[in-house]
Amino acid sequence: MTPFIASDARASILEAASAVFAEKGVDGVSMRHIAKEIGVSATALYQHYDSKNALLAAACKAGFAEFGAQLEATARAAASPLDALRGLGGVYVDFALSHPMHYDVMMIRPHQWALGPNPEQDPESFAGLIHVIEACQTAGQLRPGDPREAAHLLWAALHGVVSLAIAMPGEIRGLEAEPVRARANALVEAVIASLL
Amino acid sequence: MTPFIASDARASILEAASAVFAEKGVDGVSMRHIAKEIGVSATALYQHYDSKNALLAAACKAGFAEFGAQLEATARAAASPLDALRGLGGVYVDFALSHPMHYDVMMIRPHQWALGPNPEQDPESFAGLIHVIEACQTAGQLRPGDPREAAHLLWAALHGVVSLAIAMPGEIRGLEAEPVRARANALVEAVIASLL
DNA sequence: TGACACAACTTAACAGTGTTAACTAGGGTG
DNA sequence: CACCCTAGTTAACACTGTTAAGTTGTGTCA
Repeated sequence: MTPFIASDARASILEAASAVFAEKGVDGVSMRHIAKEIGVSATALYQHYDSKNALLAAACKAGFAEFGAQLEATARAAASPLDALRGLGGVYVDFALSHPMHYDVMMIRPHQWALGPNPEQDPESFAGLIHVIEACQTAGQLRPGDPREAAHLLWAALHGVVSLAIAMPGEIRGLEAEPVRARANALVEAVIASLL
Repeated sequence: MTPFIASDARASILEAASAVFAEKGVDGVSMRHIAKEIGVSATALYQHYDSKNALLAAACKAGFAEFGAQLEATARAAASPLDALRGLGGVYVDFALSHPMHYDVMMIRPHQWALGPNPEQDPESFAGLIHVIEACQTAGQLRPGDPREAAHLLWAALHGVVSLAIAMPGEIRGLEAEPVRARANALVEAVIASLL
């Protein structure tokens, strides 16, 4: 039987899945829905992905790849390590606001689908962040100390701002880019100041 | 027919629901499961709660009530407004770590169940935080400025630390109270310093 | 006391979910 | 040609939230 799914089956399934859940949210993704989008029966997807979890894990992985590339490019383009650090914050916020659903799966509730601690999902992004911090320290732009701890503080600050913006209801919420970015900046500067 | 559910039906259902999902996580809560816990058919629950969402919303509300009470008590007992602010941070972390599942429903993904922006879930906790910040400002312990913005920064910082601890898989995660509290402290102090 | 209403609860059912099992069509290779 | 493998199919299972209709006990009022 000629395959209905295009040459690279896994990729086109993943694409359809991403499209569906970027539109309807993570909870709106059902195997049958994705399958219908491609024009195929639901069980066909299991030929290419072991489970819905595996499919979402793949979406995470792809998201992290794009995210990591953006981070790396920004870090590389920065004039100084400290500027790189600030740049990473900006990229973080931009990515989260422009891919809120991916951010949801990747960062807000990954445990719902991960089969347990998954090193592939401990993004190299984190390692990259640590590198930049170490560079700041050796350049004397940040005081010496455990870079992992500093990275955690920065990540937590950014994650807090962004995930409140994405996940919270009511007046507290706000998905408009500008104020979120401003808050993230303020927090990052506060953390940097505490690490000078 | 004599009611199987105790005198205060709503309360005992809520209690059973909280017990189930404190143990199995939010995603492990099913109406049938809760009902079996009480010894009743699943549809009986609908006599007392319109939907599963309504039930979880009630759990949120109860959680916020307890949370708010703890916050208020701590604020009241503090020697100075700034100490109160630090105390709130401690209570926030303690609550989240000792009720991670409630924190999940209340803070990490409330939108999954909220019927839309729900003023009842914009906790007075937030208003309380703003009050404390205003007190700091009028006492000269914090520089003047929009207290809402300051509150948002503090909240985001705490939420970031705590939700990473609760939700993230892998080595980054850590639910042991001590390092989480240390990180939260560090972040709170950094934010306070930026608002001095 | 009898009739009625109401509350609490029941079972049966619907539409939807992820997932498995068994089956079918078609192409590539021995 | 026989074979197997790949990609797809339908049917089914066990679950989910939720609705509809029926049952049963209790309290109230004439």
